[in-house]
Amino acid sequence: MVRAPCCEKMGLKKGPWTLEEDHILINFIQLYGHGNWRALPKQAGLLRCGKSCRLRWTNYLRPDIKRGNFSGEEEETIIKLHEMLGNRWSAIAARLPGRTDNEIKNVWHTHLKKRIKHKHATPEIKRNSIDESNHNHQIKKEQVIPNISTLVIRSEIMDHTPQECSSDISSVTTPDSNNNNKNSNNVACMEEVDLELEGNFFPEMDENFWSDVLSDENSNTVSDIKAVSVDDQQFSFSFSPLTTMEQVHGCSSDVSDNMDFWFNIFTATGELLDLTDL
DNA sequence: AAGAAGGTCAACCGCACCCTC
DNA sequence: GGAGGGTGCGGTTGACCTTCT
Repeated sequence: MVRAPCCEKMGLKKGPWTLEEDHILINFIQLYGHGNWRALPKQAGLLRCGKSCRLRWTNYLRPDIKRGNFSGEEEETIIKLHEMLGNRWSAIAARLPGRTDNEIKNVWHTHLKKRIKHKHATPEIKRNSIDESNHNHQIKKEQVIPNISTLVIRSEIMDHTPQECSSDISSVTTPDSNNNNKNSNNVACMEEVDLELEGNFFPEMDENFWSDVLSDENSNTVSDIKAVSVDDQQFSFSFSPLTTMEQVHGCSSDVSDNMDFWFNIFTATGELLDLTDL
């Protein structure tokens, strides 16, 4: 079935909103709320479709909208969040109070994308050179994870031996490696992985944050978060299903992807990690 | 001064997801 | 289980503005 376009109905106005229409919409929502967008324009006496009303309200008329130019801090936040979340504008907007997904999307396409492109073309950025070379498999724990004291990966079933999984990440230890070896010949059968980090560097994150970041379908990092817990000293999560060990931490055999994974995690702490200083 | 080119941003479109019946 | 409605999301458009030539 193909649904008819919502504005196909004759007589519905399109295009820029007038001041009068804005006032009608604001007054109506202040009085009655916006329980049903589809019914709202008729009830309010607007010749607009519900979608148009919702967009106008959420993007411009809401009282908590912050107008004006983006600050440098906001722009940096967008860049970092975009690196983590991709084009998930609504998720990015959720972390920028007063800004809308549409506004952020526009800023990205008109300013930030170009800035990033220009920045990445600059040779002195170490992260880029690492990503591009993809040969440095000797990244040290202190370089990628400055404050981490212990990183433990436990896996119940895996399709690689723990030695294989950790061999390219010098910071990973696998205390249960003996137990895991029993399934080392079982291809693509990993059911669950627990990843536990110890350290005092997750001060501002909650469960929702990790769900958003780690369940990103486009990241190829992890999928289907099963459990997340965060406290002052420790962060842990588990997820499944996974077909290969590589997906656990963004290609254990690929240093550049590991960099991306850790970069994503540490840029989320509120104290944005500048990899150029590593 | 005028036209072209590029930039900006509000708004629309279509798809996907969720919920209800 | 699936049809249909409501809503949210991301991509795209196009009108307007600014800068360039």
